[in-house]
Amino acid sequence: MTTTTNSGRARSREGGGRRRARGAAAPASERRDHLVRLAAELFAKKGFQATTVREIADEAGILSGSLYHHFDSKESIVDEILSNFYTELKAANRAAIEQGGPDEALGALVRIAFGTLEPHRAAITVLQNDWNYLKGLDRFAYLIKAEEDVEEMWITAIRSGQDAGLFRADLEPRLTYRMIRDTIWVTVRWFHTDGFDTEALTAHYLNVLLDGIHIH
Amino acid sequence: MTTTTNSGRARSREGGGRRRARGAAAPASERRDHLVRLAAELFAKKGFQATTVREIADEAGILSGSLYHHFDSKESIVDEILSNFYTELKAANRAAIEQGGPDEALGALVRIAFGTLEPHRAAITVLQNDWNYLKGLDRFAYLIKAEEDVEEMWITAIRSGQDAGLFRADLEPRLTYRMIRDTIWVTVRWFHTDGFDTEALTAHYLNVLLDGIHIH
Amino acid sequence: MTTTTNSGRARSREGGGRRRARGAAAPASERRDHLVRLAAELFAKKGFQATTVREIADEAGILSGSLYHHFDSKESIVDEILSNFYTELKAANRAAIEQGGPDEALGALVRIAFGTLEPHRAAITVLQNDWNYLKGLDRFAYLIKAEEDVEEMWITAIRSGQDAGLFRADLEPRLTYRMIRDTIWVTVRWFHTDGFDTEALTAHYLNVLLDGIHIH
Amino acid sequence: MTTTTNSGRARSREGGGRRRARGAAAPASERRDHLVRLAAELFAKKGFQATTVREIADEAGILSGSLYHHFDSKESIVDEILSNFYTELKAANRAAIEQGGPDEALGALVRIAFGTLEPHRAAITVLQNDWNYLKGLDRFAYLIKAEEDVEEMWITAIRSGQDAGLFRADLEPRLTYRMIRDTIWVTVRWFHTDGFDTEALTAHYLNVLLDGIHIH
DNA sequence: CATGAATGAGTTTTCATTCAT
DNA sequence: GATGAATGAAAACTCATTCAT
Repeated sequence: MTTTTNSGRARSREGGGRRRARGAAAPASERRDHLVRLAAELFAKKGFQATTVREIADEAGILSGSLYHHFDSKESIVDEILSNFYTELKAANRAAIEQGGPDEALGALVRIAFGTLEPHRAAITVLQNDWNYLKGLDRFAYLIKAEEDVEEMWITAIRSGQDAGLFRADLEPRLTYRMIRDTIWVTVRWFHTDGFDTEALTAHYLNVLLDGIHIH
Repeated sequence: MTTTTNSGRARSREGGGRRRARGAAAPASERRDHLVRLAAELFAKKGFQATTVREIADEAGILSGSLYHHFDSKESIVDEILSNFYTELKAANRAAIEQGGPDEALGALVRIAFGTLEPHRAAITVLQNDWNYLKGLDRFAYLIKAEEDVEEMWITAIRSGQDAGLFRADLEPRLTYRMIRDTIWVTVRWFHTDGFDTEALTAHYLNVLLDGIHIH
Repeated sequence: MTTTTNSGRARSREGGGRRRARGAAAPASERRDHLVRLAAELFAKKGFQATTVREIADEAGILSGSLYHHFDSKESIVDEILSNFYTELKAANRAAIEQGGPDEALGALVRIAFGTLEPHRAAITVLQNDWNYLKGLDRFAYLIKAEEDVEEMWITAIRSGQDAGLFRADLEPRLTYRMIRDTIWVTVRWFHTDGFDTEALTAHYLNVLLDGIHIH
Repeated sequence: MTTTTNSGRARSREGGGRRRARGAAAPASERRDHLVRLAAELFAKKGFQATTVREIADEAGILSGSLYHHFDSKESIVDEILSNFYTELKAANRAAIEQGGPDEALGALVRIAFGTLEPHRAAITVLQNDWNYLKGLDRFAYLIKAEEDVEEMWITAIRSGQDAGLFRADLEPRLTYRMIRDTIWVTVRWFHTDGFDTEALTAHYLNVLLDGIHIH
C-alpha cells in the first residue's frame, strides 16, 4: 500500500535494460531536486504536455539532453512531483485524523488541504490540468490508488461526525468530500495570483462550508 | 457584447490564406456539427493537445486531411465548442437574473450552471483541463471577456442578496462566485461517470452551499 | 499458428490510441511496398540499427517524417520484411515436403532455402546480422515461433530419410538441420558479391552435404 | 604479418588527443582485462552497437565516464577482443598445418575452429553479428587482412588434399573453406545454449563434412 | 581511479497542415 | 468532399565522450 515513486522503472527497450532497478525511489541528489523544482514551476505554468524538456533544460542552464543524466524521461520528472505530493499528503492526513473529535478532524483535513496549496502548488495544478492526460499512462495508475486512500480518510472523518450527531445526516460522504476537495484545490488556479492569502482563504471556506451562505 | 465565434480568423500564416475571411460565422452544416461533436468527445476524454486531428478524422471515418474541408484548423474546432457554450450560458444567465429576488436569482444561476454540465460536458471539461494552454493563444482572448461578463452577473446577484440582508455580509462576492462556480464545474470530472444524477447533485450542492454542513 | 505481420500494433501511448487496429496486416500500397524494398536494401547493407530513418527517406526522396505516414516505426518496416520472408518460406516448405520420398523432400527443402537467398537476401541478411538485437524486442517474439515451425518440417523430413534407411541413422536431426540451414544462409554474406551463381552454389552444397568431401 | 592490436590508434578526433600514442600495445592490467571480459559478454549478448558504455560500466559497478580511464573508446574495447582472437587463431592454425598429411591438417583446422568457439565465443559472435558494421570503420581494416591470412592457410591445406588425391577434385577450395568456416562458427549462436558439447559437435560436423549425409 | 555533471550531435518520432488528383 | 502523399518544424530521447573535482 506504500505509494512508492515510480521513477526509474518502465524502460522502453524491453530487452536487457536494468538501470536503477534496485531500491525504488530515484537516487536523490541536490542537483536533481533542483531540476525537479524548476520543472514543477514550468509544468504548473504551462502544463505538462506544453512544457518541453528544452524549456526545462534552458531554465537550468543546461542542454536538453543533459536532463537525461538525471531522469529517465519527462514523465519520470512529473512522477516525482506527484508522488512526493501524495506521500506527504497521506502522511499529514493520517496524523490529523488520529486526534480530536470529528469537528477537529474535519477542520484539520481542510487545513491540511489548504496547507498543501502553496508548497505543492505545482503538483496540484498539474493534477488539475493534466491528470486527464496522465491518467491514461500506465505509469501513473498508482496515483489513482493514492487518491482513493485519501478519499477513505475523509469519508471516515465525515461519517464519524454524522454518527456523533454533529454533521447533517443527509450528506453523502463521498460527494461531500469531493465537493470540498475540489473546491479547495481548484483555487490553486487563482488564489495565488490574485493576492488572497492562505489564512483568509481557509477561514472563508471553512466558514461557508460549515455554516452556509444563508444567515441563520 | 455579442460573442461571435472566432472560427476562421487569426490564421497563423497570415500571408496568402483567404479562406472564409471577415468574421462571418462558420458555415454550419450537419456534417460539420457532427464532426464538432465527435471532436468534443475526444477533447473531453483525452484533452485538446493530446487529441490528434487524425483521431478525430478516424472517429469520423475519414482521413485527417479531409477535416480541413470543414475547419480551418484544430483550434477552430475547439473554438466552436467553447464559444457555443459561452453564448448559451450568458443568454441563460441574463434571463435568470432578471426575475425574482436574490435568493431565486442565485438559485437560478446555480441551477443553470449545473444544467450546463451535461449538454456542455465537453466544453466545461476542456475549460477545466486545457484552459491553461488555450488562454495563451490570441484567438481565445475573447473567452476571457466572456468569463468576466458571467462573473459580473453573479457578483451582482450576490451583492443584491447581501444588500437585502439575506446573505451574510462577510462574504467576498468574487471569491464566493469562484468558489461556487469551480465547485460545480469541477464535478464534470466525475459526476457523470460515477452514477450521480444532475437533480440530486444540484439539490445536494445547493443545500450545503446555502445552509452549511453544520446542524443549526 | 498464422504468422501474421505485426505491423501496426503495439503503439506506445497506451492510453486511447486505436489507429489501424482492425484487420491485422498493414494497408498494402504500391508506395509502401516500394519503401519497404528501399529500406530492406539499406538494412541489408548497413544493418538495422546502423540504418537511420533519414537514410531510408533520403533514398526515397522524401523527408524522414514522411515515412511515418506509411509506417508506425522503423521496427514495423523490418517487421514487414521479416514476416514476409517467413510467410513465404513456410508456404513453400509445406508444399515441398508433401511430395516424393525423403531424398526428394530434403533436396526440395535445400533448394527452397537456396532459392530464398536472392529474393529475400535482405531478410536473411538482417536475420543473420541483427537477429541478436531484434530478438530482444517483444514485437519479434513471433519470429521465434515461425522458425520453430520451419525447423519441425526439416526434422520430419530428415527422420523420414533415416527411417527409410536412406540417411545415416547417427545424424542428430535438429543439429543436422541447423548445420544445413546456417551453412546455406550464411552464404548470403558473400555468394552474391563474389560472383557465384545460385545454381552452381546449390549444386556444390548439395554435393558436399550429401556425399561428403572424401572420395568414396 | 604481426597482427598488432589496434587499441589506441586512429582516434576519431585526431586533433588534440595524444593519449598512449605510437601503436604501443595497450597497457594490460587485471582490472582492464576484467572490463574487457565483461564488455565481451555484453557485446555477444546484445550486439556491439546495442550495448552502451553505461551498461558495461554498470556491469563493472562503476560509472560510464570511468571506463575512459582504461580505454580510449568503446571501439578500442571490441578491438582488443577481436585482435586477441585472430592472434590466437592464426598462431594455432600455423602450428597445425605444419604437421601430418592433408587429412590431419584439415582435421586439425576444423578442430581448432571448433576449439575457439568456447574461449572466443564473444569474439566470434561479434564477428558474426556486428562485422557488417565494424568493417566500415577504418580502424578494423586490419581484420580483413587477418581473415585473408587464415583463408590462405585453409586453401593451402585443401589443395594439398586434392593434389594428393584424397579430396574430391571438383571442390572449389575457397568456397569449401567458407562453407566449412561459416558452418562451424555460425553454431556459436546455439551450440552453447542448447546443451550440445563441443566434442560431440565437432565429431558430428567432421563426420558429415567428410563423409556426407548419404549412406555409402 | 573514480565521480558527477555536462556536451553535442545525432536519433526516432509526432503531428498540424497543405495540396494535387 | 475526399484521398493519399507529403512537408516542416519541433518534439523526446540516446549516448559516446569529456573533464573538473
